[in-house]
Amino acid sequence: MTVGRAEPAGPREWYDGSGHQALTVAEAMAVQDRLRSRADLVGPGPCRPATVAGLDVAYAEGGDRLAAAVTVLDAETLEVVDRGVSVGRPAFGYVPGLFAFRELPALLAALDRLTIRPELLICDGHGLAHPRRFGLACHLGVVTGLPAIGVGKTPLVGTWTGPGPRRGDSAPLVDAGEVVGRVLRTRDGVRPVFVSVGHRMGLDNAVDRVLALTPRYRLPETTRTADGLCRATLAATAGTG
DNA sequence: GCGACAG
DNA sequence: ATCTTGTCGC
Repeated sequence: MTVGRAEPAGPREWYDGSGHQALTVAEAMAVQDRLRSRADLVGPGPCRPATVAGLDVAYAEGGDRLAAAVTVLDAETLEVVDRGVSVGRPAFGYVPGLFAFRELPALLAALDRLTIRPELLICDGHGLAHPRRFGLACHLGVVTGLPAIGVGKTPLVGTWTGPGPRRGDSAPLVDAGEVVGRVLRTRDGVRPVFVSVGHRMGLDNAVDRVLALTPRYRLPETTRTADGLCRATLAATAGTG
């Protein structure tokens, strides 16, 4: 049963990312409100991590099957030094603001496949820049205990002005009067990305880490390699599961 | 009340 | 997220 904008009050047979317990939308929101206090939004976090992990999920056409991937890169050379994947089903309907409940189980399974423990997680989605200040990056960080950064391709909450047109230019992302992230230009003349803190990280450091991961493309190398891996995994497992 | 809404 | 048709550029 798929639930999206067209069916916001949807069925109750969803389940949570930590166990296998059915959760309603209201209950999932309550989980976020409860876990929020456990996120470290100050850091400052590692300024010179040895390894950085990217996480991403790809969906089959019907949206009934997914593949999650984690790639671990040498932070210096940006070479992939470890990988982990998992295939399965979305654990929750698509509800903006409740993303973690959809992708977290598969991402955690992929993380379990790693042979090394990365020093930083780069998540495909927001962290603090979330309606209840607890996006996927915060959830992943709190659950794993690892420093985490959220890098979104489009905004979920907040407003901003600018940023300038050059790589490195940025502007505060403000929601309800508070700075929840930064709109960052990672390439000259290319639309910006939305950086926010997930866990055990400060915003300034998060921006620096993202710039270090975007020497050539708009999106971090971590995200790009994880995207390639989950897509390849989805294709390789087509007709399975 | 209505629209908007990470992936 | 995924699909879709074409276009521009290295």
